[in-house]
Parts: sequence; structure tokens; C-alpha cells
Amino acid sequence: MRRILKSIHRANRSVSTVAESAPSFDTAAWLAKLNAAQREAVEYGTGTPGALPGALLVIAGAGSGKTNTLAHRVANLVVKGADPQRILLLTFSRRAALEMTRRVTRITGAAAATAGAPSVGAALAQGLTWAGTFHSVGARLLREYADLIGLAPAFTINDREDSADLMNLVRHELGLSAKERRFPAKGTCFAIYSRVVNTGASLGQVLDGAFPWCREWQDDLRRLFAAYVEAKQKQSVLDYDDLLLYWSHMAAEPAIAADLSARFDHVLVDEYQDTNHLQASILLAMKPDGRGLTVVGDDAQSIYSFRGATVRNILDFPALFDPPARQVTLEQNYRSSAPILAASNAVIELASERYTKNLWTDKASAQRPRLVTVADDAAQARYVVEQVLEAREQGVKLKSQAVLFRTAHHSAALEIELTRRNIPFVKFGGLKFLDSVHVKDVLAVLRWAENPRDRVAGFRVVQLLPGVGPATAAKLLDDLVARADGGDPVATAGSVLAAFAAPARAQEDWHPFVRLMSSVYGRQTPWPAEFEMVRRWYEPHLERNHEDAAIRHADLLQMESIAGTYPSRERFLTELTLDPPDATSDESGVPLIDEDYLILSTIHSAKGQEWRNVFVLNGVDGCIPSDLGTGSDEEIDEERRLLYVAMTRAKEDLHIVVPQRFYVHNQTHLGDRHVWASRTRFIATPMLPLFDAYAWPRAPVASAPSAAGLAAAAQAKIEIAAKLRKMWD
DNA sequence: CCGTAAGGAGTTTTT
DNA sequence: CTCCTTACGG
Repeated sequence: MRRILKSIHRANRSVSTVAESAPSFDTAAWLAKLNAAQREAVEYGTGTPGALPGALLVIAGAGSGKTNTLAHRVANLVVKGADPQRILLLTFSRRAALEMTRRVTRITGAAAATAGAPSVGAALAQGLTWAGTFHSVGARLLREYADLIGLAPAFTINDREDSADLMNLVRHELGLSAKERRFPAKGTCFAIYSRVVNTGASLGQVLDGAFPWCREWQDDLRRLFAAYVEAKQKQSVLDYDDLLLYWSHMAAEPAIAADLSARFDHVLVDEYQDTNHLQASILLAMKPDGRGLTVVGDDAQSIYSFRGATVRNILDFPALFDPPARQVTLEQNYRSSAPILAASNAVIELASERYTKNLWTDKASAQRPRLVTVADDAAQARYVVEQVLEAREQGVKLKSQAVLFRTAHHSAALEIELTRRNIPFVKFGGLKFLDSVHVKDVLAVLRWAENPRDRVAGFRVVQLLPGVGPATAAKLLDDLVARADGGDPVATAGSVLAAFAAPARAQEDWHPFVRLMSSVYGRQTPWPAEFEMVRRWYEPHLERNHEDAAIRHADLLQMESIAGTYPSRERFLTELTLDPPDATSDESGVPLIDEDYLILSTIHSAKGQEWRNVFVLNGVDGCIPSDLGTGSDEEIDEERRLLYVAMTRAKEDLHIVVPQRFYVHNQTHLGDRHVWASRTRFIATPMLPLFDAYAWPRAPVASAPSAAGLAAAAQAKIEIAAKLRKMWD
């Protein structure tokens, strides 16, 4: 680790020397607004037309203008003659890709105007055709090369839930569910599998490191995963990890690798600190010598290790190449006020491992971040609502304010309070629209139509019919495969359904069902009318199965309008799976763009964003850090980085709310409804002067326990109820 | 073989 | 609370 620190510091030094002593910068007007380090990142290696720049690593601190810098670099490449269609831009989310594309187009247009080069604008008219997440780009490439690598081009993609369902099917087939001791649940099995794939570690290492309680099942798990892989291949189904895994193997296959690498002159990757081993291997296979490769990120904001992301990627990047990658560090923060930045820096400074230097800003302010003590969950919600409304009175839009929390359910009390007070909000993270049963049902029909081998989809669809259960469904799906006999099952699926001996109880529903499926298999109804047909078929089943059919029906209508914006069923399914709408609100659907609403978001989903005012909920031990994430020093550091990410989202006002008591649900072994909490360990006592301590509500009650007493109790973490129970042990 | 009811166990963050 | 499993009546 010390070695890494050194190399980073060395690199920092080298950057400042470069910034000071590089007079050869092209100081075109459109780059004038960038600072020296940003300009270095934008212009590195672009001086010689036609030559590809060597590998570049940009360490970009929070709020240091990272997106803007990356967009300028892409624009600069285009201005200097790069073909936008041969630029691959990999981002962390769909939203980030859209934002980046928008900015690049705007910047390039402006640059072309000042440089008097209209041809550049024309070059970008087609846009950046290859901007997206690793997963969506992977899906596109795999469809193109599918025939060469033995994939059916019409493969369907399973999201996390579907993947877990398939894992479950296989788990039952292998008889693992009937073990004496309870076998890990489907979601756990899938998480283990996914971690092995994404980290490149062995099953044993993953079990030891992250799932120690499943170690006893190692042999069964290995058997399960082998069968799971086989099932996916038989069914022409890919999970998220496969999109990367196939891509990586494809890029390592000499016959394809040359063609694949040659398609892209430049590859640029955003949020590199949150990529995993597999993604790094893809980049290296695409650009073995690093020429044309740029990665951007901030190790202090690495918060996705649970997904296999490793900070090693960004730290080890320079040394992968010869000569080593150029490193540029952006340290000036343009987002937050000095007091907010000082507090954030203090939090990250206590990390046991740190790699980069502190950020600085010249945005002075007298307003320190607030550390607000409230009695409990409910008071926390009332405090936030009061403050949000007060800020709005002063002209701060709801949209410029955000409430951030560690886990999705931490906002439950607040959501109730907001609904009660009629304040519109949109929540990012947590349960998704696509996870609801009715939405999944309809999507399953479409997925099954796209790919009749898809067993999870088929299983789900057939069992919608009353009288059809797992046994009947399995028999039908077996028939489908048998009849296709290795060929394309779409051709024969219709007649298999028609000939199938449906159980007596399902007779009545069978013929409408066969008509529907034959029509979608044969693509007799064009997209998106097909969606409407499926939805109409589904309606009676919706009403039979759900009390709240009316609300769910509205969801489906909303999805129908989304369906209309995609050119085909395949694109709709693929993009919806890879970029699901990630917001939910109190009403069905997202409020209109021009409405004002408060943002609620998990810290993870808040990545890359900023707001004028930010509230961080539950700044207590047990929430941040989550008590599930305190097993190792690495986990604790990641939780610390989470708080750092949350704090650095704020521009002017930051409130960290500390309820003294919070509810713990469903902890049967502890049984408590609520526990005393103490301030998060990440805000240590010596750091308190950086905050405004604030107790809310202000009015003291004579008989209330003293603040000192409460603090002492909180320190001791007394659980009285637990003690009372112990009396009887 | 299906559907339902009852009871037990697990539980973050997401492409 | 929600998911999963099991037991039992059509």
C-alpha cells in the first residue's frame, strides 16, 4: 500500500511540474475556462494529428469538474479529427452516458464555431454512437458477433431477479432445496456466483472473504453454478455478468480481437474506481498497449466493492503500460463551500488507507455543515420537512434539495411525512418499478416470445393460467425444447402450445393463451401494438390475482407508452433490462419534468450528482456504517467513503441528522423495536468543531434527560429491553 | 397436480 | 415484513 501512496504522490508532483512548465498548450478560447490540470487532461497526447495518445489516468476528486473535463477531452479528440463513431465512451449509468453525449455535442459545436471548422459539427451530427454502460455496449457487441461465438443473436438478458429465479430452478432440479440443513437462498447463491465472476477470484476465496456462513456448501455450490451456466447456454439467456464475461473472452480470441479492437480508436472510461477485475480485463484486451485509452475516477469515491469493484484497478492502472500511463490529478473543487469541504476532507482523512490528496476550494462561506440531533425517526422526518420547506420559502427549489440515506428503507418515515404534508418527491434506489409482479408478468410474455427457450420467462407465463402449476409448466417447456430439436423453437412453439393437453381447470383460458402466443411468435402484430395486445390478454389475470388491480393497471399503461418509444421488442427488452427506470414516487410514475419535487436517494444512486442543500439521514453507527458492513477494515473504509460521497454532494448547505433512537425491524433474535444510537464513528470527536452542533426541536422540556445524559447513554448503547429479557435466560 | 394457509427464517448498496 | 417451504384439502 505504501508503494501505491508513493506512486500517487510521485504522479501528483509530476502533474504540477507539467502544469507549470508546459508552455506548448493550445490555448484555444473554448478551453480557456479550464484550469491547468483539466487542460492537461483534455489535451494530453492530442498534439499530433493521427497519432493515438498513450494511456491516460485522470484522478478527479469530488466536484473537480470531472464530467466537464471528460466531455472536453472527447470534444477535443473530435475537433482534432477523431471519428466520433470510433470513440467508445463507457460510463457507469445510462443517465451519465446521456449527459456526456449531450455535453460533448454542445462543446464540440461551440469549439467548431470558434475554430471556424464547420466540418467538425457535421462529424458529430450522428452523435457518439458508442456511449453507454459496459453492459449495454457489451450487449450490442455480442449481438453483432453472436454467430461467431456460438450465441443465438436473439438471446435475452436476465436481470438480477430473473437470474436468481433461474438459479432457483436449477437448485431445485439438483435437489439442493431439500437438504437437511437449509441451503443458501437463491439470491445468496446468485450473489456468490456473481462475485466469483466479477472478481476473478476462486469460489473458496469468495466464500471465505464475503460469505463465510456458506463455506460448508462449497461443493454443492460449485455443482449448482456449473448447472446454472449450462442452463443459461441451453436457453440462450445471458445474465448481467455474461455480458462482460463473453465480451472479455471475445476480446481475448485472436480471430475476433483484432477486428474488435480496430473498431475503436479511443476508449474512455468514467468512474473507473467502480469497475471490477473483469471490466479491466476487457479494456486491456481492447487496448493492450494503452494507446487511445483514458480512464477517469476517484479512489476516495469507490463504493461498489460489493459488486466486485476494486480500487486496485485505478491504482494499478499506470503500471500496466510501458511507458506507464500519464497521470493527471484534479484537486480543485468547484462544487462545495469551504466548510463543507473541510468536514468532508476530515472524514476521508481518517480512512486507514488513503491514496489521494485533499481537495481545496476558494468558495468561502460562514455556514458550517450542521450536525443535527433529534429524538427519533419521526422527529428526523419532521426536521427534514421543516428545513426543506423553509429553504423553499427562501427560493430554493425542491429539486435543488436532496435527502440521502444508506439503505432504501431509511426514508420510510420521511416518505410518510412528505405524503402527509403533500410534498412531491421522487425516490432513487431501492425497489424498482420493474420488480413489481405485474410488470414482470407482462415482460415475461414478451421475453418468452422473443426467446421461447427462456425457461424462467416461460415458467412464469404459463403459471398465470389458473390450474397450471410447476409440474404442468415444466412439461410444456420440455415439449417445446423437444419439438424444436436443436432448431429454432420460435417456428414450432405455436403448434406445440396448440397441441398441448392442458389440464381441465385451464381449458377455458387455454385457447386465448394459444392465440396470443402464436400471434407474438409469428410477429403478426407490429411493435408496439403487440404490447397492447399482451396487456389486454393479461388484464383478467391481473384482476383475478390482485386486490389493487386498478393501480397496477395504470403502471402497465405507463409502460405501454414507454414501449412506444422503442423501435422493436428486442430493443425494448434489452434496454429496459439494462437501464431500468430507477425512480419511484408517491404517485405512479415520475412527475412531469417541469414539476418541482424533492429528491430522495440512496447514497449509491446519488453518485455523480450535486444539490444545493443535502440532508443525510441516520448519521449513526448501525446505519452509516451499516451494521452489516463492519466486518473488516476494508468494509468499514467503504462505509466511510459512502459518507464522504454523501457529504460531497452538497454545494451550500449540508445537514447530517443524528436520531438518538432508531427502529430496528424484524431482528427476531434481538426482538427490539428500537435501540439507542450513537453518532457515526466517522465523525470523531476532534472533528466536531467543523460542524454546527444543533439540537432539534429547540425547546427544552424540564423533565427531559440532559443532553449529556443522553449522549452517555448513546455511547454505552444501552438496550434495556434486551437486559430485561436476559433476566429470564 | 394445483392452490392455499400456516409457520419459519433471513434481511444493504446495483449494472 | 417478505420469501420460502411444507402440509393438506380439492
